[in-house]
Amino acid sequence: MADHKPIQPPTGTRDLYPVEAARRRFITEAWRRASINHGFEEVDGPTFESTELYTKKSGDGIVSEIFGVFSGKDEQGVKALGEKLARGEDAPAPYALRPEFTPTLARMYAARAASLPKPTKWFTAGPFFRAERPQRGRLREFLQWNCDVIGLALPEKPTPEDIARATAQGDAEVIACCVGLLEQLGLTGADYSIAINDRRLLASALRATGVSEADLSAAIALIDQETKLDLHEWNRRAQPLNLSLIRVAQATDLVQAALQEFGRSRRVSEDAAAILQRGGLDAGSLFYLWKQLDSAGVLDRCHFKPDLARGLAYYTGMVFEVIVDGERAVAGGGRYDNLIELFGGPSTPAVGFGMGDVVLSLVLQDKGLMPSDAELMQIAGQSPDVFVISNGTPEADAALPSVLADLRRGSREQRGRDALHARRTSKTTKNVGKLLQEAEKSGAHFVAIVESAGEVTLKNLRTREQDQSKTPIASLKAEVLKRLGRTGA
RNA sequence: GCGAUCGUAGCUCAGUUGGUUAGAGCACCGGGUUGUGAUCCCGGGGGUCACGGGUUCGAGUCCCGCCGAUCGCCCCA
Repeated sequence: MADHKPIQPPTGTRDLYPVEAARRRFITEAWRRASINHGFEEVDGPTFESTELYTKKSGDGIVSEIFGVFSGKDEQGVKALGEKLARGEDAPAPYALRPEFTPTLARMYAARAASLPKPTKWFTAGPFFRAERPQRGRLREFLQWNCDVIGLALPEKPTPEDIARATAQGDAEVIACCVGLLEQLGLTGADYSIAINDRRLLASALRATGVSEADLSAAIALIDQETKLDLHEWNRRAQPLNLSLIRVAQATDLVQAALQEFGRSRRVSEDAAAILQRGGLDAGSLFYLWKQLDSAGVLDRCHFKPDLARGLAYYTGMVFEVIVDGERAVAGGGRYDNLIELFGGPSTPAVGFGMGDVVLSLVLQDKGLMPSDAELMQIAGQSPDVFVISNGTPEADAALPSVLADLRRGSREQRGRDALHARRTSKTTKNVGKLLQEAEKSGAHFVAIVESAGEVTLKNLRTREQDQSKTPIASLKAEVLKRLGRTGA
């Protein structure tokens, strides 16, 4: 304490004390479970990569927020690297903390593409870094969960319909996985909705309403900014592109109506299909997707949002976002069919999404879905199985350490699954009431009161039932394992 | 990079128009009734009032700077 200035954690980072660490684990465990249940395999990569890996992709937004590994606490330094890179200057840092996973994923996939199954389904969850100004739902270090389906399972000579169906299936799989996570955490259709659009549809609607091929991407970017710019400024930019939201909306209204009809009746009338064809709209992929979402049982959580574009330039087809009232998007993703190739792999279609822990935590807290502290410690596996206390006699005091050691010991045959989480007090008091209180507070399932060199009394703290008879120390561990239901594991 | 609000104990906060050694509750630690958890009683550790200057006889309080936090803008992989 000689130093007057304590070293504070860097801006936008978090110190996680036990309950907070348990809260984070609750989320990462849910992510793992959801993605594993949906058939994704876990992968991971380095937390820093060659700066070049990110500059290659040319997305200005992300590059300007790259964290140089030596930026430290210096606010000017934090963004200096990203700004240099965005101006096209050389990177002063050869490595960058990863701001997203997709480039790593693409690199990893490309390196083994030939031997990987089609499709390959990978997920990852870990820390990512962006040199942003922290605010609600955004930090500089956060966890992100990514699920991606890379490649399509196709017959030897696929018809366009085969491709459309396989594509929609991949799209639906990632959305279903995302829904699976949300539902497992207790969120329902009353809490969130999945907004879906398709870049191909958007592009065809723009073409149909008079936007030239050259202006397409600018128009899509502008649509994404619709709610961010004031009307006047938006119109000023839209005019030269020949972009009219009203005309786009009129064009997509047909799709809207047809998808709604599908939602109600599970079929599309001939008329609707014909109208779409005549309108020159590329809406077919959405109908395949709707069908797949319906089969996956998640269609009622989804809605068509014709003006959803998402900021990223690299999306080529379906795009989606998980929307919760009053918060930023909980998750977002889409199809990026050109990206793997851009990173040096074979031409491979892919679709995926990312979900951050920061907004998700806020949503769970808002909705009262974050478990209590005690429950979190239990979920995180940090509640003791047994709390061992001495009855205060010298004989019991002497026996206690070996009782503890025995409970904690795990066997090779059981791969340690028979090891128990056993604790004792660090206090000096011999007051049994106080020690029981401490055991209770620790969340322990059982308490074992050492009575002598050979016997203990067992008490279940959850039911508050105490054994009438004593248990020999020699059979204590087996007895506890049995009562925990962990025999024969 | 820009704007707004805010920094008193681990947490939630009191602290009068500037006025003795800066307080409470909770939490934490110890003790009491000599083996069963609430409640209770007693005691304890903790804060150079974020940090640095300035004004003043005197600053937690007023002024400036700085750091940090929160919420927005920009941006969103």
